[in-house]
Amino acid sequence: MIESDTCFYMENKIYTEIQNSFAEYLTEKKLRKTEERFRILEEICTFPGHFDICALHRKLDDQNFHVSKATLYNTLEVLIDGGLIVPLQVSCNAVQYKLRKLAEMHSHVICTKCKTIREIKNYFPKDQLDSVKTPRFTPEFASLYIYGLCSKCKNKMQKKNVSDKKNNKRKQ
Amino acid sequence: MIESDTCFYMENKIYTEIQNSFAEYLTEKKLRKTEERFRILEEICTFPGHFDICALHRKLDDQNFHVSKATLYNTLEVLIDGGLIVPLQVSCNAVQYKLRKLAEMHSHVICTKCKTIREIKNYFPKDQLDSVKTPRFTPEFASLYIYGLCSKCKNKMQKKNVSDKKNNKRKQ
DNA sequence: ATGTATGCAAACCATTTGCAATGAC
DNA sequence: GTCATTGCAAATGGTTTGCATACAT
Repeated sequence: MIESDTCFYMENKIYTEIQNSFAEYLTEKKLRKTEERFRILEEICTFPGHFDICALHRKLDDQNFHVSKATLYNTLEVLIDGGLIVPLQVSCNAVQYKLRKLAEMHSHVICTKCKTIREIKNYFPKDQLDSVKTPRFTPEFASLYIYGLCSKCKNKMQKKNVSDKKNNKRKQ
Repeated sequence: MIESDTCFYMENKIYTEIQNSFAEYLTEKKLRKTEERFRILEEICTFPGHFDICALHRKLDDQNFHVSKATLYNTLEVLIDGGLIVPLQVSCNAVQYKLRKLAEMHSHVICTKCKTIREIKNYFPKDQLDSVKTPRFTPEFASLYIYGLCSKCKNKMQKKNVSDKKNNKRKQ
């Protein structure tokens, strides 16, 4: 259901930065630095866009690193609190997550018909955020969601309409 | 979990417009015009912001109009396909929906901690949409999601940090 | 008359919870 | 040694599905 034009993979430097910031957060909050937490974050960094728990679980399994779903949910919660990833519920069955660094870089293009999400460069960067008035609220980042029809669905719909009209004429 | 500053209620004229557009859609797609479908849409129009299935169900029950959850899910699907409502991108337990007319008018301010959604005037109106390049995609409307911390959560967090530091000093 | 829409109950599946075992500090 | 973290299995709850009945066309 998900595709990504912007084949952006984390550079090593950025990845180390993310890892460090997670370690800092864990120290600050007096949480334990377990192997699971870091392996999970590492795996997350290899996703070019968003992912759901199942995909992440599979990917870790493929690397022969087995964690329980419960641990995954726990860890994602910690990563969200630490500001390293963001949840974004698109109306598929499972919640989608995404590295916050990536989320800050992207806008989202969503086909209302087939629910495919595509990521494009962010059309609402941080400096624009300063001009937004949000009383009693401290904004951290913004993301733009653009709804519409992908070319496939649009084509299907047009064909359907044409054949509908033909059928109508035949019936008359 | 939900609050709304902009106490916007649908004017009658707009409401009739919405109803008509739904009727048109049903005709076009050869779907049946049932009482349930129109009562559900009517009730949806009274929400000043977003809602979830449960709230909608309760509201209809209060009006002594009883529909099954299955019918609600079916109807919402039809309303989405017809472009009358949109599902929102928030990760709460239940999917949030919203009249598309309202979604077009609003930006969304979401606290990443307590998941409260607040609605503010749209900072990404339609004319800006023209400047966005979305290849193989026909955009219809856009909505801006601003993530951050609400004042309550921020206060809580600061208090926690302060007490953490105090504890650290005591221990030393 | 026909076949779509509804209601109900069961099924499904993502997420949460409780608890014993493990391991970071 | 202590207590947070993990893993497992059971519970929860939102959503979907299957099927008999109702009703829009």
